[in-house]
Amino acid sequence: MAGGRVYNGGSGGGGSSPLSVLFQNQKGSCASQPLDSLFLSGSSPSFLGSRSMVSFEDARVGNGSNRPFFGSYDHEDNGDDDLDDYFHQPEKKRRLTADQVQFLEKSFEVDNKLEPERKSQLAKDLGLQPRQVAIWFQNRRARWKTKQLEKDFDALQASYDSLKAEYDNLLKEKNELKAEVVLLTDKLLLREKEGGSFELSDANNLSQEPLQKQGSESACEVEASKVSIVSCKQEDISSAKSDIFDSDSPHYTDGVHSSLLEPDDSSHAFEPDQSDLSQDEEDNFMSKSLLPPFIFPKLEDVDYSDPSESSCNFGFPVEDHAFWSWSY
DNA sequence: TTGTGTTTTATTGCCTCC
DNA sequence: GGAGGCAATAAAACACAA
Repeated sequence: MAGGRVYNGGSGGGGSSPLSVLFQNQKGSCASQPLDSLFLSGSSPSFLGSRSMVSFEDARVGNGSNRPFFGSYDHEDNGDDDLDDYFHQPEKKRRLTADQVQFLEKSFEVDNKLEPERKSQLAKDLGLQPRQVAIWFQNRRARWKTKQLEKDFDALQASYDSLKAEYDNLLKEKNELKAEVVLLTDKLLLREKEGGSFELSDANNLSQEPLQKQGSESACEVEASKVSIVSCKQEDISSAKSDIFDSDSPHYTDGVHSSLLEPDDSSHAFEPDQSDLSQDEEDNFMSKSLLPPFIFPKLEDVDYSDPSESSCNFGFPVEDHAFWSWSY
């Protein structure tokens, strides 16, 4: 016996029926069905007693020579000698019979906690020591917890996989859009060189005056236009934005916006950014870029929760799509 | 039959609650 | 301080392939 711990070996509970004890804490109203059938399958539980180490003597006394006491745990040859040897062998672990386990399982389903009265009654009904019943419940709770942890793990794994796939898709989309930006910017610069520069003040006239019609200007004038664009203040952007969105032509405001193609650190939750643009390349690109910052919000600024705003919209209302239909 | 991995029963020590 | 729960672990019982 364990040192220090005194186990309740008493038989407990007097005349209450097994079911009344079993279901004293029952929450459902119809849960007695399985146990009823279990009990009613015979005049008395055929698994009374056990070969468990602790209850061995008790069971022998309590059941006399009642062979069914051994349940399904049969010896091939149960001669008297064997039986005698069996009873005199040193105490060993005995597995509970299938019926005993089934009964305990049903009881566990009703309530996985064991009150003293219920424990005593179960022990009495099963021919086990109350301690054995307590141990069985203890181990059963441990198994249940393990199973529960496995379930939780599987659920979390599935959730992770889903989020990972979503993240990968967004990353791919982001890179595709980056490539598109590069392409469009190249076209823009080419067009700028061909068609000359313009300043923000010209933007309002852009729709009426296509760039092609602007006369060719020197390269130095092109650079000058960039400077004027860069120096454009943020308040100009907001006012220009409304104008721009009324126009189907591209407009330039604060062309240098580091957030445009900057790798988003917050998007590294799963793995490093696989962007093919290095930071230097991107900075270089951005220094040349004349694109307004509100066109390219950071990825984390885009609210994907709204189905009406796909990542392709960059968080802009759908009605602003016309802005993207640049024609060259 | 035997070696090995898994499951089940039981012990031990620590912790919490009343 | 005792009772009981839990985690860790031991050890017997069991399953199964070679």
